[in-house]
Amino acid sequence: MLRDANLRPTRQRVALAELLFAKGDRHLTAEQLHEEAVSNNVPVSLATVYNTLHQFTEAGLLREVAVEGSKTYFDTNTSNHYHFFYEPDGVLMDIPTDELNVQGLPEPPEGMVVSRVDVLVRLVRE
Amino acid sequence: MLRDANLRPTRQRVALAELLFAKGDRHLTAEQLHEEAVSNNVPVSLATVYNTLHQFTEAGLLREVAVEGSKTYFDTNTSNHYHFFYEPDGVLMDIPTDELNVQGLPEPPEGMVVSRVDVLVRLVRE
DNA sequence: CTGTGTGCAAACTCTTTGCATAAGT
DNA sequence: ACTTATGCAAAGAGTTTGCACACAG
Repeated sequence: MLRDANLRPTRQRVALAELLFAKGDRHLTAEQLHEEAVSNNVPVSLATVYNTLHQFTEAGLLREVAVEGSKTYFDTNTSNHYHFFYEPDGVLMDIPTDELNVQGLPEPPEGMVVSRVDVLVRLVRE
Repeated sequence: MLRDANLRPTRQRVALAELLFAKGDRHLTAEQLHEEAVSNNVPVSLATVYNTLHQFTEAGLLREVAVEGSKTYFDTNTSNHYHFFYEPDGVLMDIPTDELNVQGLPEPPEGMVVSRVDVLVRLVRE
């Protein structure tokens, strides 16, 4: 997988890839992944986690999700889909695409094309 | 307007409110509003711009829009509507609601309710 | 061996805070 | 007068960068 993406399979990258992709779809911040790595006895620096997440994103293995200022979430599901965001806990969840649909997308302004449509459904406690 | 929101109409707040609401719908970051104020001979500190933007948001005069890490945009249009985001210039634009519609919103997980649905249409140069 | 990746600490950006001063009512 | 807002500078969070050392091929 890493080789296909032209990324040398170093200890850290292999370990992080395992944490990210072994357990199904995940939505993590750099900080969260770093803590998880450390507590799994994978000594890796936060800087390397950031580097790795960005390299994976460029290689198309991850997708960035903008939720709110500061924290950046990385999503292991790169297919076309949308998200629930539960604000009290800062938890992101996938919404299966086939349930949700955006219709009536207007023409973008002259000279521009749509690169992606993000839908974020914000949730609060009942 | 400020009095209605229980905000003392100080020089700075009045000046910022004028910059924000006098020219139709706007999408600004704190930094942008600060620069605009300074170049309009309204001496105001960046900290006060942040304070004021948050006070206005709490009072329901503004709405925050999450676009990507770090920068927070404030929207003077608080009605239900969605956005175009032109990534190269970092410019936000409104999409009139009646053109765009989200359908098939799934039930939120147990114990949670939808607080808002954000749609962001990302644009790139053709 | 050679080049690329890693770790650390320091730098950076955006945002918030604490406290003395200034301004509104 | 009394209270609340402002300005400044310093602190904070999250992220990035530069450079010496380590490791993969």
